[in-house]
Amino acid sequence: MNSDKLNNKKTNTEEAIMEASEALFLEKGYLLATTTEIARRAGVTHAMLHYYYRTKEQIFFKVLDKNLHELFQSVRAGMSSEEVSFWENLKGGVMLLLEFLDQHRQLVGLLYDVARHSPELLERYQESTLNLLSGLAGHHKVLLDQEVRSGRCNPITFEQLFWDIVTMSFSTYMFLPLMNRVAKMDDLEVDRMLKRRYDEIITVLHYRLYGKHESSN
Amino acid sequence: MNSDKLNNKKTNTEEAIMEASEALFLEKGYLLATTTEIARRAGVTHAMLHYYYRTKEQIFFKVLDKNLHELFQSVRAGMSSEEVSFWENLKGGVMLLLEFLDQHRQLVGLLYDVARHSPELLERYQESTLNLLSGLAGHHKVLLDQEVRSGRCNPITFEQLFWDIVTMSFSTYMFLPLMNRVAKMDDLEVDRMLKRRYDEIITVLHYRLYGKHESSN
DNA sequence: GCATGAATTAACAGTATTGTTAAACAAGTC
DNA sequence: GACTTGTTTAACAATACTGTTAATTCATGC
Repeated sequence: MNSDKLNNKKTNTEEAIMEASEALFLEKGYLLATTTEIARRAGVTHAMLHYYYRTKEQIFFKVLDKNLHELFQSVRAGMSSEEVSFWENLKGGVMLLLEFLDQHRQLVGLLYDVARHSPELLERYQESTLNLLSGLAGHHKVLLDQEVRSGRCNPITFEQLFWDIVTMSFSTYMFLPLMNRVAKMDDLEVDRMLKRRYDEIITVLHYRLYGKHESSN
Repeated sequence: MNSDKLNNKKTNTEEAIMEASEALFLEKGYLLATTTEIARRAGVTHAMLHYYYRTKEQIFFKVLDKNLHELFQSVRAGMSSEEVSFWENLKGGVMLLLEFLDQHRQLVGLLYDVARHSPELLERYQESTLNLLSGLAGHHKVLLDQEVRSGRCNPITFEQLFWDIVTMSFSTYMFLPLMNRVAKMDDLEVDRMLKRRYDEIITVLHYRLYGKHESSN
């Protein structure tokens, strides 16, 4: 059995590498993040990175596995089967998504980078992603169609509602770096901006579906 | 005066480099596009690239200058002062933007890459961008506020309407590579999808402002 | 033809990248 | 104290990238 000291030493280096990797991948994407800089930030020689994780790709998968697992959990949690109205159900899901994105502000940017520049790295998630999406569709599509056919909400397809949500939610967080760097907003201003977008996204969706503000029931 | 042959030769190489550069920058962004590959695609040695354009940065500026100039033109054209309703005015601007993006499907991705990974390259456009945006705000903000105060449309700030438009429009084209590669849609399916998104974005905006479908005047 | 000047090539410098490896080190076990 | 095991370092290989430069080609004007 390993001694505490040995164990701690190993754990420290290994975890330092993992934390630096996650931070750098989230910042720079896959291709632009270098093992050299990861090692520099973790305070170890770059050979250690290969000793513990073999290749850059392996460590990237560890980072992405963790983050995507959390995202998937969050999306699944949004498919509650509580006995509430369609809107309450949908709103709950969107709010969970927005709260997840708020806690993982750099993740969408990373996913975009990878999908754009190294799509082969996402193949290992394709099956589970398709499963999740078809689960999502199965859960909400029927309910939406009922809501539309019964005349309780305006006509819209599941596909378009899905993209309304995705484009508004995801791209808000993709544009975050621009808020900081280009528009030179400080963190507090960014937070306030995000809160306003959060409310507006919900508001837009309710107007789209029901033609009026949520509060004016 | 240069002979035709000399002129042609020069023009051919120079233009071949420029075309290959634009294509590769649009595909890979600034940092991941290499002068080596630009030269390879243009069918010339990579020294020629430096001979005609000195540095990678210089050629990138040439590409971006051209594209941003076109974008700015398009946005300015969207600020028509025709004597039409606020909605017709706004809708015209959004349609022009969407049509521009449709003709420059990779530009948003490039801008995102640069803003994220090489923001210093955008400094030279900061002043003109701010001018454009303040012109845009000056043009529409007052009209929107009138529309809201008069009760002709639902309450909304210019800022939120702006972001509703930007996030839905831009990110639709940012997600295009995913449609092709991840969702494995062919070009025809992508075109049909874009058309549906085009209509839906206009529809969403009209619901957001007026609480009903555009056609149900 | 030949001199001129632009266009082109091939080779090089300098730097950075990922990954490997042999040797050194540390610490506990027998 | 010698042995074993896991950890760390420094040096190296192989490749790629940006940019420069000296030498060469080439069309053209004289």
